[in-house]
Amino acid sequence: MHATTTSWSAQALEGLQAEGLRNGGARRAVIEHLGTQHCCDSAQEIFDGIRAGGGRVGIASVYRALDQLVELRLVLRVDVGDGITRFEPSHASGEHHHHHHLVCDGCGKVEPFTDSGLERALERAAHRLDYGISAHEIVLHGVCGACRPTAVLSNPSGSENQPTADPQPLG
Amino acid sequence: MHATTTSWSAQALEGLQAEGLRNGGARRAVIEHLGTQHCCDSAQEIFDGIRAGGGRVGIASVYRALDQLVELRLVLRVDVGDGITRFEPSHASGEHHHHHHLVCDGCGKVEPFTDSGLERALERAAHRLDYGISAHEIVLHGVCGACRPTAVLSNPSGSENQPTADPQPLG
DNA sequence: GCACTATTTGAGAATCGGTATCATCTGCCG
DNA sequence: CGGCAGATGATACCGATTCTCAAATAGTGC
Repeated sequence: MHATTTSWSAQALEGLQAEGLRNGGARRAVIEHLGTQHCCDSAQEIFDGIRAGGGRVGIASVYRALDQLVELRLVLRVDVGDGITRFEPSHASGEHHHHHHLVCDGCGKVEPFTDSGLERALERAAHRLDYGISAHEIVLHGVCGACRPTAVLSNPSGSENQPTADPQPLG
Repeated sequence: MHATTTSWSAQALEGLQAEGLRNGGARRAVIEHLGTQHCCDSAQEIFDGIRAGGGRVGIASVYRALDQLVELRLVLRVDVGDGITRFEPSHASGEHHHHHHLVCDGCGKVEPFTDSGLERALERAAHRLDYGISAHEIVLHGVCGACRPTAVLSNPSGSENQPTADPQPLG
């Protein structure tokens, strides 16, 4: 069921070839790294990951490759508001991998989640606006299970804090 | 009339006093500036705005004030993914000023929008997740009316990713 | 009103993510 | 194999944000 990662890398490499781009080492390394990711990664993380695996790439090449991949819609740019841009494979041919992000304000962890109702509402909203909507991004901020117990309890209006200690797998 | 802006500033100043913070000029200037805003402003814009009005503040004080206001939930941090953090008054006592953002990928303009259906879906989603959701942010990317006609039509391979292919002139 | 002290402030240095530059290297074509 | 356009990596650079620290100031007690 999960041969999808391999398939994304292959698809991405194909996409690059279709663009007449050469098969250089840095770009390939970036794609290979992204292919193993479940959610999103910062450029620095990708850079470190490649280096850790023995690859010898420059940070500039990582950014370049990511830019191109975003341009070709093979990669999605994700910004959760911590000042670091993240990237994740965009399984472009279908929407079945589409998801949004949950950010823990305690530890900064980013997790994916999906919600079809939200997706529908989003599409309806996009229709309603006279704007050529091409992309959307939803970021929920909260406190993850691990950070909950020790989290600051400053919740004056106090209506939304579900004390559930078990971490939700969320796909 | 629109006494709401005044009220936010007053509320913010009150909140600071309640925290035992002093009433310094820089912080007050930031609050006063924010009180006149409709949508979100970058720290630099706030800084420039204050200076343009004759205020003599340091950029560091602007950032400091914003941090504190965010901490006290009097100001919302908004990040639309262009690498610049924006801030806007958080009319905390009610949700009636709550809105999200529309970003033009052509010119970078940021506009607010609201959608109650979206809001409902969001709330339902928040309930579904075992996460202490405390905030959410939705950013729609698109092309504004002004940028539409001259927009680049670079969609080389697959053009099946457009939910709405028909260009809608912005009203 | 005045002195006192902790907070606040502003200028500039430092940091950090991201971009631009440029000489070198390398797929890929013939 | 030779050549060249595209690709790469080190590094300089830039702009946003944070840090540092001495000077200014708000609030307090007298």
